[in-house]
Amino acid sequence: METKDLILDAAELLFSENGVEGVSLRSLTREAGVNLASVHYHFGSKEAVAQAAFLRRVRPINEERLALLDRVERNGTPDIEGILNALYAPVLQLAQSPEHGRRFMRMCARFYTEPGAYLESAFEQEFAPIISRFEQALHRALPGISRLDLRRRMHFAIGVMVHTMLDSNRSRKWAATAWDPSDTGGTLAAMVAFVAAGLRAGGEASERAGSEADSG
Amino acid sequence: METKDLILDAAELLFSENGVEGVSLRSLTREAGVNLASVHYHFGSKEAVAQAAFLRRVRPINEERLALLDRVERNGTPDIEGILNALYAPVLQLAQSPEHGRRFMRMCARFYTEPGAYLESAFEQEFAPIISRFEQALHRALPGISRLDLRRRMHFAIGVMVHTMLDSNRSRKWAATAWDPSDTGGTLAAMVAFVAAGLRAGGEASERAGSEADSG
DNA sequence: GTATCATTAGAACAAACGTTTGAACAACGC
DNA sequence: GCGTTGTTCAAACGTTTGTTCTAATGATAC
Repeated sequence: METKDLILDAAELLFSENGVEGVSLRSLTREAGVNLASVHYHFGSKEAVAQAAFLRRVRPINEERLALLDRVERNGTPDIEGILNALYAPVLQLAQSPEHGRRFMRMCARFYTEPGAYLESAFEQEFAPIISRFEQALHRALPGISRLDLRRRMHFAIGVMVHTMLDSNRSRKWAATAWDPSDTGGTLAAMVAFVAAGLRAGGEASERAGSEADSG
Repeated sequence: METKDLILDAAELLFSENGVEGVSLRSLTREAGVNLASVHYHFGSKEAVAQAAFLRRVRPINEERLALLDRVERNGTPDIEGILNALYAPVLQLAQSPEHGRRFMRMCARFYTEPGAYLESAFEQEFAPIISRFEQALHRALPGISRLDLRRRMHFAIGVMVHTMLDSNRSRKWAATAWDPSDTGGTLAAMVAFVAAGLRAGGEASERAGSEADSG
């Protein structure tokens, strides 16, 4: 049981920085301090390592998301901030643990972003119920927004989350001068406020921007 | 001059789907219908192909962004919708050309997302002036928001854009049932409305969400 | 026609890749 | 003691990778 976790820990570290394709099994096993062949003995393939590393962390997070949503829904229809907090907080709070937290957050976002079909079914299976559950909740909290428009806005809400989770080298350089990335609470609060306002946005601005786009 | 463009066109197609690391020079030259060695003859390396493919499209887009921003700023301080439209419209309108538009949009988002340092300087060079210029404009339009908070919100605004540009396999499956991806005008209008509301969001919701996060 | 030039062709290179193999090792029941 | 089981190890497998090399090709200038 030791080797398996050593591999997954190293996978979390390396995958988050370099993506799955950017990490060789040799560098992975060197980082983990285990033998090269042990990867195939314990997991069967490189893709299976990625799946295992992904599921090990994402399962508890999604369970906590649903639990949080259940809790805020117990007192009637929750406000948007409560729903978004249930969606964002579990993953951002993980980033507070300095050792593995940020690593996993980044890895998860990389998996989401990276091409390759080996995580397709894992994503489908793990996130489909989450998405549908939160869509229901948001639909109740935002009765004035059409189902189609709500999905589009949820797409934006996920974009904000993934981009913040990714915390890529590209944006980190700039972000470092902007805010303290270890200030998880502040980031979470800002995200929730930003997205809540976006979800609530009325329709008239949308029309105006559309006409501007046509003319420019 | 023929071969060079054939390579770049194929690069746009393949990189957008599979990322740079996921494309071999052999599959690239096969797709382009050119000889394998011509890549190194014309570009020198695989990384140089990625750089060239990136710059070929991103330069005109960023120029148009600045031109649009200049235009809306000519009549005094523009509203947020006008600024966001200048930021988003050039890249989303490119997606309207059915042939190469979506390909490039996805490729650009992949470059942003993918690890690897070979595009670091290109990103820095091309986007640093854009970011700083739009930050100025937004700062004038949103005088009540601190510089730090504005940057954080701009980070979210970029997240919405990149995620929409990526249009990944992950989200496409779900998005297909949600809205018509070829409806660029509608997507642009929704993005502008969403992000504008997020940028304008007041401070009191932020405080509330923060306390909720601490308690959960 | 011949020389010069840029470009293309296919073959070859060393290195790195994911994966497999078979021997070695440790711990256990009997 | 022996045999079995789960695990680790070093070495090798065949492929594919980015890159390089050299001959062949085509066009242009003299």
